[in-house]
Amino acid sequence: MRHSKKREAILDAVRSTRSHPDAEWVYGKVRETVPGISLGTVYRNLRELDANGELTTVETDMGSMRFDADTSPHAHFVCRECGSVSDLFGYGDIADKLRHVGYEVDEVKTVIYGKCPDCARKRGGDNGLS
Amino acid sequence: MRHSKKREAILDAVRSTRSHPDAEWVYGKVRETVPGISLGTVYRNLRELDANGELTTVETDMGSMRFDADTSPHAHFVCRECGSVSDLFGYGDIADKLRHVGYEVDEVKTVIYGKCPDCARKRGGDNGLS
DNA sequence: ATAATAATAGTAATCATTATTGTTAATTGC
DNA sequence: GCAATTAACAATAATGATTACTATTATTAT
Repeated sequence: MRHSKKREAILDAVRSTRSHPDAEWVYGKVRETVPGISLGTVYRNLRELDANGELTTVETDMGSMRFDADTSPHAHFVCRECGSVSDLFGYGDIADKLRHVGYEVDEVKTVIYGKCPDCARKRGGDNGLS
Repeated sequence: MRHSKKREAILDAVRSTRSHPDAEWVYGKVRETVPGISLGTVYRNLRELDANGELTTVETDMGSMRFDADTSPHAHFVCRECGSVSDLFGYGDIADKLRHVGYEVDEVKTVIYGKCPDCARKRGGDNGLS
């Protein structure tokens, strides 16, 4: 990965907020300083920055992918009313803790990524839908 | 929600497997018994069954949405090699447990849904990206 | 500086999912 | 039971987010 001013601006944009923005927001933010940047460039660099561990993604069932420059392990709270995504550190029986401070907790969804024992041994394989 | 044979067949299809299928898989499965069903019907009913709590969705960064007829609280393991999604019950420092039984754990992503304190009070609002 | 190639803008294409529309079928009231 | 009502449906178009393509530009190594 060679150096690029635009990629730097994109990472800076994600780092500038704790709102867990989507690609469109980042696009708008970066255009403030780099007016001519294209949306494709934003998407491509967000993908590459994620692949290089410079940022992380948050998948929700609320529409588009959100990005987070804080790569330390933590949970995210998604408000189904306003769509905001916020950080949750130190979770362990988190639902009750949240309720004590005014949240309404509907669902806790944990997704773990890695390789299943089968794939940890061999290469290739199907898509798990056989 | 009125009764419908097709919706029943769709829910049966999701219940018939623990593979956490996507909409396309469910479509193929249901066509075995209901050849004329349309893909839109599958999508609409999966959405409605989710809204009615008859099933739950699993969002990953691996492409399409997956469905799970088991609505009890549990985590999901996504294999980034083969795309399989599997259930993980009784997680509490789950990463280490998984490693002991042959998994490679890359990431644990927890997403919690509900209403933030602001929205738990008022109605409406923005999308959290202002 | 020049050659090699990653990065980019602009745009087209893709993929999953949702909306629309005319029709069919399940429920409701008589 | 039978018409009236309206959810559910098939077929298809549309959407929205994201990715791919192509010609051009910028970065880096020699």
